[in-house]
Amino acid sequence: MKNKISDAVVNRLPVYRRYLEELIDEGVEHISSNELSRRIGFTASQIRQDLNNFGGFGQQGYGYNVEDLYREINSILGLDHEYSMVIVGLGNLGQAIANHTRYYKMGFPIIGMFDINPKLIGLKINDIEVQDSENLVDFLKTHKVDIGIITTTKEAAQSIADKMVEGGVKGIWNFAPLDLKVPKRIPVGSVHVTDTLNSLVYHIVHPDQG
Amino acid sequence: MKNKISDAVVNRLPVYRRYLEELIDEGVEHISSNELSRRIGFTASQIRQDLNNFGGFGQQGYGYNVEDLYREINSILGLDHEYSMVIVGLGNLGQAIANHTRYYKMGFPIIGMFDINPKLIGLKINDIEVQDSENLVDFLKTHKVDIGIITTTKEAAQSIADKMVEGGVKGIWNFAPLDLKVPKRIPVGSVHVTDTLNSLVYHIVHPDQG
DNA sequence: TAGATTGTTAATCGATTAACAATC
DNA sequence: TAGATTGTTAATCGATTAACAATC
Repeated sequence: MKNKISDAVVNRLPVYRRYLEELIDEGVEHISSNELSRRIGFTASQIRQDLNNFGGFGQQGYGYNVEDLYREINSILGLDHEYSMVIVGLGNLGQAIANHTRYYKMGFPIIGMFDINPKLIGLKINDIEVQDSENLVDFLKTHKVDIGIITTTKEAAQSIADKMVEGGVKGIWNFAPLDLKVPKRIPVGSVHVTDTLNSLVYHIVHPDQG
Repeated sequence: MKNKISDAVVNRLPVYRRYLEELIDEGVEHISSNELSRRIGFTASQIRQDLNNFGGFGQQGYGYNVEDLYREINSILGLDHEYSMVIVGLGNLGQAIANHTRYYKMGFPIIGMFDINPKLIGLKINDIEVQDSENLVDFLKTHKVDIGIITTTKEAAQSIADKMVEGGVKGIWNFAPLDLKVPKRIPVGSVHVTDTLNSLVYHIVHPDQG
């Protein structure tokens, strides 16, 4: 692999993954960068560049074998492992994620759930009982947890992130509307839902802007 | 305003907005691009460039007036208007969004809710009754709807998007894990939740990559 | 006024696209 | 083999950063 892969490339990998999954469903065996370009909307050149960051997965005159490439991309993305998760904040959004059984099937089991709301503590979601957030650090120290999910309020989020880091999570998946401050070694993936609504509205208000 | 604002800039506007909101809460009256840079993590140069796409909001020797700039950015983002929305798909995620009363307060009322699941049809969420998705086009033709929210399955999403376009929505806020095909005049803001988890895992698996 | 800080031009950096020799 | 298509280098484009004159 090249020394440093840019975020632009990394963020396209899940997109390739989605389209390849679709191609598998359609029973397509192999595909050229040109045909993939037509579907996915990136240039064929970019597709070849992106993939070649990780190795020569194609074959001249033939293109890319769909299943092989799908497997490669899964492996590059680290999706051939399992990642245990905990979720803190079981309001509407937290419960939606906690109920989303697809994550379990994808190899992302949620093994701990935490909230400060006494009405939620004790509630069982997907067989896991919601605990008091006070127990978070203890739980992290006695269980191997790879990813911490934050679906708390903006106000609570930073302190939960601190606890997750202290507890040794390897990454944080953040849904609270702020930018968390964590040590550089801990990657954070943030889903700024409201930001995307704001950008969408910008494009509605400024239609000339394309 | 400059002729064409790049998406990179547009996507930073909601970030400026969030930080300015924070500054207002803290009672900060004015701020230099340098100090804002320290907080937000963009370079001071980039901040000045970004803002100057839309006008000279600062004052030499003083910086930017926080409240004025906040108001300007809201106006640029089009957040000084109201946008009516409908939501299609009231599973876990759809219900989480529909229950999120903050959107109502922000000027984004959800005025129609639709699903195909008979168990959900008739359910009331925030005083709105979930209707059969069959009624979607009719509803759109008899109500002014600015934004369509799609929280259906991947399989249903494209056909719902088509109906929304036919019904005259001005933009689509998509949470289904696919790239919708719509006429170029209709902006789509997609929240690819699972893609962000995949990218996060990439960074966990490749820690040298920064 | 002197100091601070913007607005804006120029320089740099990085990402995307084009081109084509290599090769299946 | 001939045709197709990759892998990869070079060219272009656009975004970010640096620099500094303008100005409050």
